[in-house]
Amino acid sequence: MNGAYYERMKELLKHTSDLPPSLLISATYDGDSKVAVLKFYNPTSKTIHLWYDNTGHKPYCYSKLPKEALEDFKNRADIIGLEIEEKIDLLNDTKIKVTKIIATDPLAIGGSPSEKSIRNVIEAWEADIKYYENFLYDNNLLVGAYYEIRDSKIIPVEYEIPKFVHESLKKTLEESHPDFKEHILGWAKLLNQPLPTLHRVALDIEVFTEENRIPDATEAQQPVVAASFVSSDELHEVFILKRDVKLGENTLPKNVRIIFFDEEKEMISAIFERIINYPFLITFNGDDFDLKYLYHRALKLGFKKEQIPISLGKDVAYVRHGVHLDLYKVFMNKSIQVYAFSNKYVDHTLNGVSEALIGQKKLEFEEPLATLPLYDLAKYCYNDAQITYKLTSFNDDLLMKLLLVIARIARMPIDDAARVGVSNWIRSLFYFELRRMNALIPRKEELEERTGKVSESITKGKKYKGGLVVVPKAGVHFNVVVLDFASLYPSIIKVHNLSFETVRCIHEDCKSNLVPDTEHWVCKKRRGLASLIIGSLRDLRVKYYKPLSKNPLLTIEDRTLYNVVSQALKVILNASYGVMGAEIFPLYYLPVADATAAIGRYIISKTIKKCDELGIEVVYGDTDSLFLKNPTQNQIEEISNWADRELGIELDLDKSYRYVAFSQRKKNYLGVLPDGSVDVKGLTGKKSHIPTFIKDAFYNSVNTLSKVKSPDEFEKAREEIKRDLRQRFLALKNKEIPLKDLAFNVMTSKPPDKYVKTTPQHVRAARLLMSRGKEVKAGDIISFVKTTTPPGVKPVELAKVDEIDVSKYLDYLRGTFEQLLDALGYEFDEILGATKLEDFFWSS
DNA sequence: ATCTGTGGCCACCAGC
DNA sequence: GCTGGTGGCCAC
Repeated sequence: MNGAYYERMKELLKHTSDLPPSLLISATYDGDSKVAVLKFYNPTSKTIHLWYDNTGHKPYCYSKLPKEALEDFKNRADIIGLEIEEKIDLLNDTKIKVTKIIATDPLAIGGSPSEKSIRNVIEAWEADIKYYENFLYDNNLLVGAYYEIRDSKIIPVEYEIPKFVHESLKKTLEESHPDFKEHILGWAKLLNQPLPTLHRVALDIEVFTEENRIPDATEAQQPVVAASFVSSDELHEVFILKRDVKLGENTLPKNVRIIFFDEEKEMISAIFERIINYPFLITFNGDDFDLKYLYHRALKLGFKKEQIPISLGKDVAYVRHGVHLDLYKVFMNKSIQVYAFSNKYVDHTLNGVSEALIGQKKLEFEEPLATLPLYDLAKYCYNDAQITYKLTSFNDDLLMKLLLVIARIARMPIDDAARVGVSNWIRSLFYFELRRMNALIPRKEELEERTGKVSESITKGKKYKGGLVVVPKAGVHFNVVVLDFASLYPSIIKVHNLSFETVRCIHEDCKSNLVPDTEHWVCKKRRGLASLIIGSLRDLRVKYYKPLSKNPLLTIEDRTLYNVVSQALKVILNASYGVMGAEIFPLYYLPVADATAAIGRYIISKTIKKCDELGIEVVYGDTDSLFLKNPTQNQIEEISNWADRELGIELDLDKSYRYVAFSQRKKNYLGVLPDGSVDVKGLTGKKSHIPTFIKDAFYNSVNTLSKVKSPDEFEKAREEIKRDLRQRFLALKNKEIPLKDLAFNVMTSKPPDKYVKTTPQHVRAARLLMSRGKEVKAGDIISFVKTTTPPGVKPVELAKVDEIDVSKYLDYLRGTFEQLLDALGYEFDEILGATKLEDFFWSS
């Protein structure tokens, strides 16, 4: 067994060189042997080629280093040389000489006492950049090319791009400002590369536990009792350790192979052998549990480190021969959750995510895992691996493709991209460009020094003023057209040249170029880097990828690629403004965020004014959108052309509503589209923490309202709503509603003991659960009902039907419906046909 | 344990 | 009972 393993590893470790970056999939640094490993994926052979960068030294770059610190460095054994290099200093608009330190240890700066005085650490491989450059500029436009590795040689594979796709890119380039052309072209060449299918296996293990407690992965005291594999080449396998429990009955599908093991050690060897057969390993929480456990358990059983294909980092588990992707971290990522999966899941557990995305749940058994019959355990374990795999494969491998594209845009290894948040993607992208242009990376203090006064926020506790929200004109409006500015903030950053080095720049004569409503000015002499990057990505998304993703002339595969690229760009563009105002972002610079929002407010106010002049009624608007009442086609065109011409930003038709109902509340409305579908925005009835009982009642009324086509049909709708509400009331009063439909589901944003200022209801319920021995972590969703017995709330599993506080639910229902009915001019109590709610409640 | 931003609504808490 | 503050969820 071990012989085969070593042979395989040796094969995998074969040196390859001169590989193009489109195949570069990951890079890791092995702390033990002090070598960097670049990993290249070959889609043809479905293997990963490892390229050991053991040249022995890495360059690092510091500047403005205090003399003493430099001396300190010189005396260190791992410093083998110093060179002087010229770099661009963007903030001061000059070039400066910096000292480049060449060290034998790539991590030489770690832990050094002078670390704080280091201005600029080039921690990424400069080689990386060269590869990308070659790739970017050696391609021609009409014929795309991607690379494959055959017999350790790189073979370019050419393929034809449809003429209209090429034309579309040409047009995008022509329409764009000259500053952006080179970047747009470069991005298109990178992002049009086909996406390889990632050959992968999903793994899930089960560990023996006395009670259903989560075993400690570092201690690894209990045996691994099961492991399952599901892969992209149809491997369906379960390993089971024979134990003294019932066998049970095999109800697994026929294609699932079950293998029994007598010895745990033997089983773990077999697990490792499976793992190294695949370039990509997929787990759900493998960083924190499965791989960590396997590693420590293997050591405990007497494996040598070299026999374990896993290496552990801080909060990360790597597989030596390939790439490990932990889906838990991917789905935890807020950007992915919101923009890629439009908030379809809220619960971050495997069960929560899979139920929402692929409609498959974890299996439930009455018995604890320890005594579960072996075949049932196999079934349980297999199901988890299957779900994990499906999360990567559903929708034509959407998730894998998305990660690949994000990795390409962020200039990051795919596994890193899968583990970090959007601010790190953008950091990596910015640093890459800075290095490529041989510029210094600005220091945090330098940016802070320059910040100056920013505008005051509306909300207490925020750092600067944000978007403008128009007070809606209350009531029902028929034929409402919604216009919105396409990618408003990225467009502003592009058009107004906003960047950390251009806002409040050092040139005297730029100080007259003021941003409205602020004290900031913008550089007139140079194009800012942020403006350049964000601007070119914006142009590509708006003019090229978004239209292509909908083009019926393209094949499904091509459209999928363009759609994924468009989605990924959306994520990055949306966040690129936000990170400028986020302290954790290394290029954090409030004036950019402040100026962006200020110009946004200026633009929307100007447009509203223009609408007034043109006699168009604006009934509502929020940040980048305007709701116009019954405008003519001509008026729409006129205002849109005006915006394009005067503001330099496209104002597009977003949608039109048959009618929109506004209460007097901002960010709260209901709009019915021509096809009868309904947009509900901000109303309490749609919020995720509301009990099903209230949500059902609410959506039923919404549905009724969606059938209304003209003003005189509202009367009928009203009667219907009235009838339905009365029925639901009776059911509530008679305690016919199941407890779980009455449960509020609220998330704890921090551990329960961290709530000190107040004790919210869900925390109160959580503490009741904890006193019963249940563990509650940050991010858990607490289900509780409102009761008449103190303290007024109870976790749903501890409550009884007759404890329910009916009047509290009534209040909530009233609150929810008031928002809806306000807009229509109904009274909630009037709907019930009683002068007062309580009258109705007690009399029927 | 994790991290793009502000504006806004709602229910509830805690102190007066 | 009133009121400012807190926390959660949503719009953009």
